[in-house]
Parts: sequence; structure tokens; C-alpha cells
Amino acid sequence: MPSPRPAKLYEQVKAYLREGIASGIWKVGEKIPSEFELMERLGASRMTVHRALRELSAEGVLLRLQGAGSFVQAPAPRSPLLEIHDIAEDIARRGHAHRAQVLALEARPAPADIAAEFALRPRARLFYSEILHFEDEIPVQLEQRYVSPGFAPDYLAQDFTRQTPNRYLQTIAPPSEVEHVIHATLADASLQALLRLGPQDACLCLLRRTWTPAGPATRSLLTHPGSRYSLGSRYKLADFHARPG
Amino acid sequence: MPSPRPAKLYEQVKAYLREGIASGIWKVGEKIPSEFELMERLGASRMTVHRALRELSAEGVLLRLQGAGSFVQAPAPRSPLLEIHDIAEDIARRGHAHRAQVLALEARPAPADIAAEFALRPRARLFYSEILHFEDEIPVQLEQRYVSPGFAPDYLAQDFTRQTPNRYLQTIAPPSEVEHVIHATLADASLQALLRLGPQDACLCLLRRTWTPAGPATRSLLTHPGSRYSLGSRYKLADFHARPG
DNA sequence: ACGTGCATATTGTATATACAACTTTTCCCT
DNA sequence: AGGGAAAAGTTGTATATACAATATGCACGT
Repeated sequence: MPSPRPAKLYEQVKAYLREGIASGIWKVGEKIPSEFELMERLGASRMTVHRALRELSAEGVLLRLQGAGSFVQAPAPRSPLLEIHDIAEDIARRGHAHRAQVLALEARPAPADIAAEFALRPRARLFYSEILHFEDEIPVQLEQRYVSPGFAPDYLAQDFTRQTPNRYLQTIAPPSEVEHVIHATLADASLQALLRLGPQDACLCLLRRTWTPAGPATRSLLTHPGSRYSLGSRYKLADFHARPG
Repeated sequence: MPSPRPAKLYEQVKAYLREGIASGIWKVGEKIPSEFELMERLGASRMTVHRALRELSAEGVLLRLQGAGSFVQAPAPRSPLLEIHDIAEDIARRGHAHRAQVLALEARPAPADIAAEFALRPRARLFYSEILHFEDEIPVQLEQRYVSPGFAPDYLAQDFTRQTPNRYLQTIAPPSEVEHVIHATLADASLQALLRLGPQDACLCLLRRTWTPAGPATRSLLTHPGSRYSLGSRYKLADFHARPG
């Protein structure tokens, strides 16, 4: 049994501050102890405390003002990266447990409008999967997905409780084009039951369609409980560093 | 005439390396000079060089392997989920008529949570505008926006029936960073009246925050009738993800 | 020929010190 | 009381040093 190697000191300082903020000792907008105070309290050097505070500042947890002090920042909303990661990774990144329940996995005749999207004749068969995703046993997404059989011939043989369709399809071939459309609706009866919503709860619906050079690949409708989930992204626009000498 | 103040040394080291990578002196996957080598070449201490390299590593520019060296990373592909689009342009693109009704335009004390987002003291004043946007005389967006006075000092003097705040702010300075968060709610009484919604209608809310290098610039909450409006984007994924062997 | 082990190179962490830059508070003079 | 200067407090940057952790290559012995 290995003795627990002491974690990096600056990580300990960061953890100490994170916990204090999470537990409400220091609230948003309030000032946390100074570097000197933390230095004496935690028994680390000022440079170590300084590094911890600088990293927390870079992460958006703290706002540091030279000459004034360090203040707790409003938590940045968690931003699941819409275009790349799948929900299992998002949940894992938040440190929660993900579970997938496969409600349907079959080839079914496509509705006329969807068949048209895939450039197929009406009633042509498409692969269809319906999966309910849980975050710590709370339902957070209903995933209804049509997949072109020509794109993923082995789709129906997968175990999607172990690997999300998103991730499996990435291994087949990454899409060359992606479309996102987001809208909001009120939950109908079946959605209320699946997502454990009340009759007055709104849903956030994300329609994601992907294409490969060969044609339409997938069409997935991701429905989230509007009150418990949000979608977001944050990115830098200008990475140019044109500095005149 | 003030002599140009020398930039921070670790920033100079970072710039030196960025330029070398950009100009092709060091290519993706190649090893850059060691901390010791850079230390002698640039005349900075090892700790200063070390800080520059550590930050470049955190930014994804370099990959550092203890005992081996520092290697140039492949640039991360950036594909914005939602480009900054202007609702007046969207409506015009659909061939419809846009009209804006200014419901409020004033300096007001910011609520505590919003003041914290802007790194201001509670009760500090922010510019605030509330504008209702119509598409062919049907309300499609309620825009509630806080603007940092330091970022746009003349904000309150604008006529936002002629030019949307979004467009005006773009002329001031484009943001360096953008965050989008989307969620869905049920319309409350005031929203029902403004957007002409029924008590059972869902709303699609887009919170958009922007930053400049100087700090937080704007915070706008855009509320759409979920039944009449959707957000979307479609883009090509030009870059494929190449991993170093 | 082959692997073992050691020396070396490189990055990671921690500390002490010094001074600079900036903010807030205190206090003194008018 | 008011204004302003001084002092104190806090964060930012830069350096020197020491040791730890990890990877690589070389020399040596079998």
C-alpha cells in the first residue's frame, strides 16, 4: 500500500482556496486573505502562494488587483464545447458520473421529411438510436439520432452504454461539415416522463446534422431540460500578436 | 516624449518563441532550445524563461516533457459555434423588415452579481439598454444589455432605432473574447406581454458576454420566443486533427 | 551483441530576496 | 473640516539557488 505522496504544494493552496470558495467562506466579490496571510496560514512561501493565486486568476476563479487584493470572481458558466466533445466527456469533466440508457437501436423507415434530408426516397430505412443520458442519475439529455447506413454500416452492433454514438461515429470518420440549430419548446407528455420534468418546464433542443464529402451522415436531436442544463462556448477571437518592434 | 517602457521580460520571451514558431524556425513537433539555452541567448534568468515556457504550455503552444524538452504543438483548430451576428442583418437577409423599440437607455447601478462580472464594486454604474426587436412587426427578440462605460463612453448618446447596439459596439472595438450560454425557460408575465406569448410558451435565452484585453466589455441577454425563433450555425471543418506520433 | 547502470541533460517544484507598481489608509498641516 | 503627503498594505516581476523527477545517451561488463 503506497503511502500517499504529498501533492504539489501549489496545488494544495489552490485546493484550499477552491474549497473555501465552494463552502461559502469567501463569497463572490469578497476579498480573500492576502499572499502574506496565506503564506503564514498554510506554511508555504510567498512565491508558491503567488503561483497558486496567479493560476486561479488565469482560470477565472479570482480577480487580482495590484495594490488592492484578490477577489472571488463569479463562476464562469460551464461550457460544454458543442462542436467537439460528447456529453459523456462533458459530464466526466465536471467530475460527475455518466450513464446511458439505450431506449431504441434499430433500422426504421425514415419519416418523409428526414428521408428528404438524407436524399433518400420516402420510407427508405435509416439507422435510428434513442438514448437517455444521466448525470449522477439525473436525466440531462435525450438523444434521438438518425444515421446513414452507408456511412456507418456497423452502427446497430455497437454497445452505446459503453461508448456514445458521438464518439463511435468520430472513429468512423470525422464530418466535413456540421450544422447546429437550437430552439426551445415546452416538454410534451413523453418528454416530461423521460426527463422528469413538470408540465411547465421548458426544453432546450439542439439539432445537429453532419455531412461527409460523400453526403449526409447523421442527424441528431438532443433535448435537454432547460432548467437544469445550458449550452455554451467561450473562445478567443484574436490570437494575433502583431507587435511592432 | 516618454521612452517606450520595456515590456515584461517573460512576455518578451513568449513573443520571441511565438515569432520563431510563426516564422518557421521551429516547426510542429520539433524541439525548441532548452531553458538553459534560452536563458543565455536572451539574457533572462531560468525562472523567467521557465515561466514563459510554462504559460505557452498552458496555452497549448508547446508540449513540455520533463527530462526530454519542449516541443511545438499543432495549433488547436478553432471553429466558433456562433459567430457574432446582428439581428437586423439576419432579418434583412430573410427579406423581412426590422424595427427596434428602445425601452430603456440609461446608466443604472448594477446588481451585485453583474457588478462582480464586470469586476466593479457593488452599486457601481453601468450603461444599460433594453431594446425590443420586431421582424415584420412581430416581436422576435428582447435585448437586455449592460455595457462597461469605460469601453463605450458615448453609448447613451446613440440612436439604437437606427443602428443596433451590436453593430455600434463593433465599430468601437471588436472583442477579443466571447462567451455564449444558451438556456430555455418559460416566459414570465412581463415577457409574455412584450413578446406576445401565451402562458405555455417557452423562451430561448442567449447570454452573450464579451471581453477586450482591457477587461469585460458587454453582457447581453437576448430572449427569443422559442416557438418563433431558433439559433443556428453551419460551418465546414477544414482542419483535421493530426496527432504527433 | 546486448543489456545494465551511470552520467548528463532537461524540466518541475519550492524557497528567499529584492524591488517595482499600485491601492488604501493614516495622519498631519492648513 | 479638507486636502494632501506620507505610510502601510498588496500584488507584479525578476533573480539566484537547491533539489526532485524524468528522459536520453554512453560506457562498460558479461
